[in-house]
Amino acid sequence: MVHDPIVEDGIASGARRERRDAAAHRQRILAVARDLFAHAGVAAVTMHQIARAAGIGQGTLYRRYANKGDLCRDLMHEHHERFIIELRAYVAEAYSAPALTKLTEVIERMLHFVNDSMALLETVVTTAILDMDCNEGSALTDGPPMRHEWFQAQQNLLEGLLREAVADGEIAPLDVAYTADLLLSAMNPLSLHYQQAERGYSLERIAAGLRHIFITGVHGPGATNPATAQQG
Amino acid sequence: MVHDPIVEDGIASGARRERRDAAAHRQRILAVARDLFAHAGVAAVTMHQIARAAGIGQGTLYRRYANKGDLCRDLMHEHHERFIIELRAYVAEAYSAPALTKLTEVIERMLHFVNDSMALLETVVTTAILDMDCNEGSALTDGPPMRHEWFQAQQNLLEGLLREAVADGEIAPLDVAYTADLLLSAMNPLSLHYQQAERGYSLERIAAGLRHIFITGVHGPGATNPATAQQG
DNA sequence: ATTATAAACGGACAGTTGTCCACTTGTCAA
DNA sequence: TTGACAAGTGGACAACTGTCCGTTTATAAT
Repeated sequence: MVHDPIVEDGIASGARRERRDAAAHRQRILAVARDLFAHAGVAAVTMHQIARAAGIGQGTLYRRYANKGDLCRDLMHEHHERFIIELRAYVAEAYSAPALTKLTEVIERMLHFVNDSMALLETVVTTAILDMDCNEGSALTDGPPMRHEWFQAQQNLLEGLLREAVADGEIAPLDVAYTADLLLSAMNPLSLHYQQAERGYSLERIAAGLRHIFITGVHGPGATNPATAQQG
Repeated sequence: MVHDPIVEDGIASGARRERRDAAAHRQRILAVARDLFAHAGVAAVTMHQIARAAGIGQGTLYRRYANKGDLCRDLMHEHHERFIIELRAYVAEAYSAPALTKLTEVIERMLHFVNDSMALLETVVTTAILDMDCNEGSALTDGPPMRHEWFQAQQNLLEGLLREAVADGEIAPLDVAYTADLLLSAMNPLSLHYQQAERGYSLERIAAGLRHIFITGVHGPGATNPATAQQG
């Protein structure tokens, strides 16, 4: 959605409402894209194919979606929204559990979420990367949040849990924001794909590895822990 | 280097030697590319431009370099090689220091290395990503090490230090291979760029964050550490 | 020298992405 | 109803990537 002025099939908010035929096109585009993707794989389908299959011009397609990643994002919109809501619900209902327990579960779920929608998410992330080095210099100047709301939501969730863990003394004080970023980059679709496809790690192994570093800690119970005391 | 059959301007190893004019072209290509990159930024320069500026055909350029990332890799070859050698030298000469101390230093240096050659490395990584989703299904079938030797060298270094740290009881036993991967993905040029440009983290902050997670551990000295003991 | 041959060459070409713009059409207000 | 106008439309276009293939040329063997 290159810039949706209307609120999800709702009423116009001052601006003109989305034209009915346009709304129909949007649905057709999504349906057609879903089909093509399922058939040939996300990476193999081109924007031109999608436009032609949907019976519209390329310009029309691009008017709605700036690129394939944008389209994929819309395709996953509901799915992702549901995921985040469930995640928040879990955290809320498990409020009495230790923060680290909740964090473990959240990481596990995020991992599976990414894994389940790998192909679409990879496309989303890839196009985001490609955009990045075009905007190069102007990154800081032209707008606050380039990071998409999706990741922001996940970031917030992780930050909240980390903060809670620190406040409750479950872990030592740390840079909550950066650590959340670190977690997200570890669960990045591209990293995950690479680790599974090229390095042969199972999802369980990855989950265990993350758990060990971010939850258990490198100094597990029983380690001698001479760290930071440097002896020449 | 799409597949260099000869040994770095040395003698032919059974196969024919690289033709002299070809060798000259290679130098010219590298020089021209370096210039153009310095002038306009790596991302903005096209392969066509490079070919034209070097006075050769596009086919000739592509014969030597499969893509821009490949070219960038060659451009950084010596630099990177020197870096790895220095790193190995450091580790060797500090052999009596605790493994975690060495790991800290190595991480710090890798971070700076990536940071110093960001633009080129980003291109290398980006093209690697793009290749990835073309080869899709055949990832596991067609060859053992898609990961480039560069990363393999870094991976080995990190694995060695982690193994040493475990053996010496500095940290609890862990999945050494995956943890090294995790570290590398945290120091990935793209992640690093994003974290600096979009999130505004300084390199020092990133280094500190990594140190805290991977060296100090989430349970720093003084943390109560009730972890893993879940109290529903 | 001559010749065979594989390497190297370079430009045309096909496939993609994303932009542009002249044209059409739905929507709202009068 | 009508008319104005913004939203929507679609296809041509430009730019880039990477491949293909007929031609040239350096090298080594004769």
